[in-house]
Amino acid sequence: MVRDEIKALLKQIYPEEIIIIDYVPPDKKGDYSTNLAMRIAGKKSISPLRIAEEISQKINSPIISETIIYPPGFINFVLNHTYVKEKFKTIEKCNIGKGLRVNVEFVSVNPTGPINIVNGRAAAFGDALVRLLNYAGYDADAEYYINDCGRQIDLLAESIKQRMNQLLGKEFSIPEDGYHGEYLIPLAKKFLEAKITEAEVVKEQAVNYFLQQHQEMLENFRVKFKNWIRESEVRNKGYVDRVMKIFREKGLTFEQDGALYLKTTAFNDTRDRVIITGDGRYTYLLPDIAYHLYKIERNYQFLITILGPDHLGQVGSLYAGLKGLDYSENILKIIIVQEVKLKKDGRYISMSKRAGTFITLEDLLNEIPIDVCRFFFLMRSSSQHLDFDLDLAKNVSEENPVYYVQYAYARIMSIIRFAQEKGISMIDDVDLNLLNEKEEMILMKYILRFEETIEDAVKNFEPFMITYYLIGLARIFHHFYQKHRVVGDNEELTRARLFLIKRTAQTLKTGMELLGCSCPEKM
RNA sequence: GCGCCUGUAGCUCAACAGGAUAGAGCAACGGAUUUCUAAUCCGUAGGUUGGGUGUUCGAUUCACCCCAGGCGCGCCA
Repeated sequence: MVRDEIKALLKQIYPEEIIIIDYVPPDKKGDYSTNLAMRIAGKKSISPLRIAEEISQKINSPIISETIIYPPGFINFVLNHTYVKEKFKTIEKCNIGKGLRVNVEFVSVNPTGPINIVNGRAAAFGDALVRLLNYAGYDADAEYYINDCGRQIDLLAESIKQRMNQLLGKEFSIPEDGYHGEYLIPLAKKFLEAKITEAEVVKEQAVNYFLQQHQEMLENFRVKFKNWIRESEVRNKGYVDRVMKIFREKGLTFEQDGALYLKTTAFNDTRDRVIITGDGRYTYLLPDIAYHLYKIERNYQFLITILGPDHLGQVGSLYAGLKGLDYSENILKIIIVQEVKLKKDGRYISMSKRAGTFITLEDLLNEIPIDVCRFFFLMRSSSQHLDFDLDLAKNVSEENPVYYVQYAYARIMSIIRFAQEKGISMIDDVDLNLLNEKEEMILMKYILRFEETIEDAVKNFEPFMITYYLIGLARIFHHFYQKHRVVGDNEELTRARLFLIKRTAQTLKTGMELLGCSCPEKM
């Protein structure tokens, strides 16, 4: 990649220094720049401009045609056009993953109700992250965890039972911390018809019912999971007991008020946590820690766990638990995907699952196309609270950037069709030296940045960087299109430009695929 | 009360390990099409980056203190 080559160039001259390469703002001359001179100047208290002068004289490389010094000490590099064209002809892929096995767990909605919008955001985010990691050379698997044990499942079964009573015209009362949503009524009806009443069977069937619903929903949303892991599986394989034993032997547990605590404060948690309740059942924590151990023992070298904002309290204790098992906290990255505030008719809609007032992912997808939905979700950093304006998303055909990107692709496809109708053969062996217009150079150089953007997005765990890149690429293409005609009288030039826009289209499409968005051939 | 996230143009958001005159889209106003898709392009206007102090050659970015909003702080998950 271009950026790496420039970095290597400077590293050769200054092996001790950390080299930072940035892009040059559009109004300045140059393509890449470094602040190296200012960094050195800061240490030695010499004028940065003088050091910049010194550095720029030491640089002698065929890839750079000019270096320019800007006050207070930036050194900008102008890429050699011949070099850009050579690079452009071959596709160079970012491979920072080197086959590292990564487990990305996300969504993991409890099988007690529908998938809501925050889960939907996490789904789009996690899925894009997995695609991104695999593109960048990692061996990443998407994993979904099914909490099919524990108290919430008991509450679910009880809530369904009460709904069955209701349907039978009997008295009923749903437990206060049970599930009050009306979505349980059709399920209760189903059970009545099938004459299912036994609690264990209700539990099992209800879990399967929601699980299947989630699987279908996620598939519709183009989110793929490789692994579906049940909590019961983790328990049955003895992981929970094993972790328990380790913690006991290491003296990390203590009893208090009849409950068993884990000393997570020994590993920087804010307080110690209950792992076994007074009535002898596990809280979520121990199975969760055991589950993470189970991931590691399935030979994953790095774990990414994506959680919703309501699970913030778990972060510290989960890291603490892994440290308690003598794993470095570097093996796990917990990403909190922040909440989605849904706006309709200018007002925010509040969502509560227990109360049964929430908008599901399904509701959302009934209103807006998947492409728009995914792009919208992925346009923000995961740490940002997301404002989702339904009215805007619905009538956005003109103001939604996803169409802007898709339109650029469709436009290119149209040109290619036009060229084919004219009988112009598409070949890859073109003479790029014919491309010397400013807009052509900008386009080529921007496309070369794609792999660098991938690298940045992966390192930051932030697919949103891709969305901005794609909007930028679409813009640059539209500019080019406005100024220059692709299919013209000069056949050689036409071929060269066709090659250029074909690469543009490929890049757009690859990027959109990473986000799970489509690129229609026509619009 | 403690912890986490957030505060940038009228609105939604960028600014890539502290960098250059803080950028886009939408909304507003004015323009561009005899030729490959006008879902496009060009231009105008819009800012004390919530407020303050500090560190620095340089702060939207880092530290501290306020102000405002959201979320989390359970023997629920």
